[in-house]
Amino acid sequence: MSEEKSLNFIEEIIESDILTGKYDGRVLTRFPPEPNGYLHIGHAKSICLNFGLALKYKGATNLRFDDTNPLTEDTEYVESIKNDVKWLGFTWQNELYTSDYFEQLYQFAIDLIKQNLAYVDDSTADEIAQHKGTPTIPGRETPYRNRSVSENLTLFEAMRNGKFADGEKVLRAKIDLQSPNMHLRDPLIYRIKHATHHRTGNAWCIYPMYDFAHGQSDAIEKITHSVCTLEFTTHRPLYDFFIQKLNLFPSQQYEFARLNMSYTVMSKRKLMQLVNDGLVNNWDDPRMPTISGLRRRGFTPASIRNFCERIGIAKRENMIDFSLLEFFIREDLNKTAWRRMAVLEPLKMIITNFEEGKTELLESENNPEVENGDGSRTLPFGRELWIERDDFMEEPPKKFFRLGPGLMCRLKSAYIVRCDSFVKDANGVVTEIYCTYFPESKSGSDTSGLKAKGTMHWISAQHAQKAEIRLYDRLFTAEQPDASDQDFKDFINPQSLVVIKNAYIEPDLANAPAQLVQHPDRRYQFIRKGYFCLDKEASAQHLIFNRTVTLKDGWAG
RNA sequence: UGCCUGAUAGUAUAAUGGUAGUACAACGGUUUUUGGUACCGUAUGUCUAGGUUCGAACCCUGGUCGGGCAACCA
Repeated sequence: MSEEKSLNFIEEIIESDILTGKYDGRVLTRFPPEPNGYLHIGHAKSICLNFGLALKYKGATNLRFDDTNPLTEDTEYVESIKNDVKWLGFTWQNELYTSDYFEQLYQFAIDLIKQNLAYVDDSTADEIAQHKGTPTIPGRETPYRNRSVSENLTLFEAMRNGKFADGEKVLRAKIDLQSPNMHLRDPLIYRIKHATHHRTGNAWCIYPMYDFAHGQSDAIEKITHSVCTLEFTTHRPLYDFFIQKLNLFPSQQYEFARLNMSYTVMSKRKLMQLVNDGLVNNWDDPRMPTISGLRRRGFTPASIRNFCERIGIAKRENMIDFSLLEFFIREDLNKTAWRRMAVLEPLKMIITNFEEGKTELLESENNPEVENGDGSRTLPFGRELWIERDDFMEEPPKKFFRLGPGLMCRLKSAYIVRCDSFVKDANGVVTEIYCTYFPESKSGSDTSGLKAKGTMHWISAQHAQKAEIRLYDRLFTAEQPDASDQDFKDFINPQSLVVIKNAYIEPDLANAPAQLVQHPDRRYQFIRKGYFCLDKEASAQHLIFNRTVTLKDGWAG
């Protein structure tokens, strides 16, 4: 019952605001993605923060699509984003679009012009950049800075009415070309783009810049706490300027450090390159750090939420170990996944003292972590089994707990066996091993007095089903693939996807597609091999399982 | 040479003037019909130099180092 709560710095601010009655104690946040790509785990951090804050302080969160650039945005992305947010378990109060505010933003611009705080500039992009100076060199005025209010009004209206070509003119805020903050050196606020917008179609040919839309959108919605990442810190004075000059609701922005994770990249631009260059199969390739990729890989919403909770919120640059995400998915799946057996690299075992043609049916629990095992399934056992090739060693080292000549091992939920001999082919590859089983060592009623150090998984050769198994691993071999001058794509892990076409799985797994219909969250632990889920491409005729994550391996041999 | 911002174990994150704690990772052990799980234990940390104070991770000053800022992107 300890009420020990440690707050992150944004929660501290909110609690203080609630205490002092700022915004009447109201908390309204927003999640503002641009629909120009798929959401990734970094966005999940922001989603969990924004929606989590609202949940914690009995407020609400708007989902607002920041769609001010018609060239890059698409409804495909809108749909995927909504799907991902829902899947993570969050509900927004309003689904909104910055494009809903285009008319209002246009009027804001006119307001600014009338206050002599904005002007139409005919300079080229190059000229404007030239005149802007550098962080250490002050900017200079362009020849158009002192146009009259009425001329600016006329020109801006002409811009809207399509009288000019792309790039011919822009609208700029008139602030301070000498400012040490580059964003205050007369930033562009409207540009001409004769382009079709995913929502407004051809209604507009001028579009507001992000910096002229974001702060005002927050204000229009009366967002109380506008949370974003660190790189926007220097934009804040600009947003505050517009809010003040336009006399809008004073939304306040707070910045936190974005998520970085080892062995992956976290920018939409780079992720898009991977997709476009065919280095992964799509945005939802299970190797991608996208929400849709993680979902297809088998991650659960809870595991991602717990991860986001644990990494915390702060302002310092960070690099989270990929292993932390793995920890949370293992923690979740350990409690829920059904145990099954699958042999990835098969080796034939023949139990010489087991009656030929006989099938014995054994019981095995679905999940030992759950009381009463979460039910059980039946396992057929016979004279010929498939075992994992690396569970046998011709010359095993001292601490090898599995099979080798003369060694004993338990077959999970079955019997203890002893390896008596083995045969090799012409290339020296072991093709079969011969074992003796001990009938009195049957699982659950063992009276043999024998003890086996290890336990192996196995599958009756006669009853084995086939499946394709896709083994996924980290996408990059470098901890920070985008940290050096070298192309990040050079660091792609060639082993990030290993496909096993003909793995053997236990017969019950043939029901996996049907089970998934009844239990959409069904996951499997292939004993000793890791956590797996049925891939979306799988069918009853062609089973495909994706490896979400391996089991932790304390042996590391 | 400007402005903004930050610095606590390997990685993150607490401690808000009073015993530097937690998680992951690492290592060791116990249990185990998964070399999984569970449980127990070990090691590793306040960037630096001063100052204020009975007492500083915390407050002040200087330094060092990191990140960001000059797209008609968001």
